Amino acid sequence: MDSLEEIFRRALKSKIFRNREKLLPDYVPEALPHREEEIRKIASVLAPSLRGEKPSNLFIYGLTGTGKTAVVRYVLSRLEASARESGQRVRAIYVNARYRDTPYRVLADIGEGVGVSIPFTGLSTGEIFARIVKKASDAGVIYIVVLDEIDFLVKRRGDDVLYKLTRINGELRSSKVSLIGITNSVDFIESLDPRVKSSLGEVELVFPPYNAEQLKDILSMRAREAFQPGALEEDVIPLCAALAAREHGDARRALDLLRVAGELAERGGAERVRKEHVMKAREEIERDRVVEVIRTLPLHGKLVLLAVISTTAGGRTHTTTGEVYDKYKLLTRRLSLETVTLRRVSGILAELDMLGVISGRVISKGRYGKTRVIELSADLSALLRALSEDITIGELTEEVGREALGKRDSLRRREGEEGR
DNA sequence: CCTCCACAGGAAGCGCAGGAGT
DNA sequence: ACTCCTGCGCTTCCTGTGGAGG
Repeated sequence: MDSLEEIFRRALKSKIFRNREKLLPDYVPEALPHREEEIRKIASVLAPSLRGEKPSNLFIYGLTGTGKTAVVRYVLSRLEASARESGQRVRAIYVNARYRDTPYRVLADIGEGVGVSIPFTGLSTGEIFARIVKKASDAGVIYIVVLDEIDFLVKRRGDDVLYKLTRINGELRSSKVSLIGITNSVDFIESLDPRVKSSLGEVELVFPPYNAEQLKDILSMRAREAFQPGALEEDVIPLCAALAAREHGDARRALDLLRVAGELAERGGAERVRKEHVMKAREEIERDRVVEVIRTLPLHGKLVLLAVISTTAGGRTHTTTGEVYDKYKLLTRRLSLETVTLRRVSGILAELDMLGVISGRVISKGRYGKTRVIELSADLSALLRALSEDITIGELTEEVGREALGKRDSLRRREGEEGR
């Protein structure tokens, strides 16, 4: 019987993908190659929860894309399954502090995991805390709270909440809470209040970066599930692995590359994924990132960025804070806007640096002061395109862009002529 | 060796918008 | 209608500092 479903399925059948979702960052695979040891270690730390004992707090450190989150989620889902079987009440609560970077939102998420509904905003953190304690106290559950990218929370709000959380067990009756902190910032642990540090770091675990060989294994394994057999040319996986290995062995980056390369191949109607698709994917990922970062920038952030572009136009590759500020003032005057202070611009530049749009390092020029030397670290045309999306500064961007690109091109031409 | 530049970057606080509770 | 809370973009005021020039 040829049902409609059959027709649709044939129409939907991709030559490239079998199951694209297996390459998405939040997919937790059922095997995590080269992380067997970490898995066993975490499992053994958490195992006491199955007997109703509170597991030690755990602190995990490792660069982005080293599998921290995946490993923790994997172990927790196995743990919860095993607890269900044995009738022990174990509940995992996962919070990512990068996106929930205020004590309020972190507590709100924990509250939700515990089963209290908490409004989007409006309560004091103390109030939420009290509600959580009230709800959880007699539930007789072992809660395992994962605070992923915990540094984002502490960097911006201090370790107050953490301190409270590490002491929550004193206020609970039959329930227990143990914490798993995850971070990719090395100096984070040192910045903590010693009391928090010793409590959170009862057990510590370091995830080393993957090397190119290991990345290849990971990619191959995922590719088997995600792609049609033979859809990848031989050199695709090694290339993705090599590119990602260059970026501190970031497996997430490697998987993104592979997925986007596949999407490009499919969109382009190619039979197989080739090297060129990977290279194009790399550009596209970078461009998307830049556009996204810039879209969410406040107006003066965009203007400061424009000033950086303008002052690095032409043969100059770098500029300084003072120069940028002067240029920024000129630009705001053109638009008859108020200017922000130098302090704020300095802060904006630091943010842009963190976002990877510019890169700067603080140097001292002795008698001539100390400043941040800045250069653009994202692609110029991608930046300009993203900035011109903003209505207020669109025209100005085009003007600066013409200037910057024009100078760059004429410089290239001149170099070309001299070369002859 | 000391000075002093040109900023870095911490701390406190302000006005506003958005949302909740009462 | 009113109060209270938070996040945000920002200001004000501040202390800190690497090293060229005196």
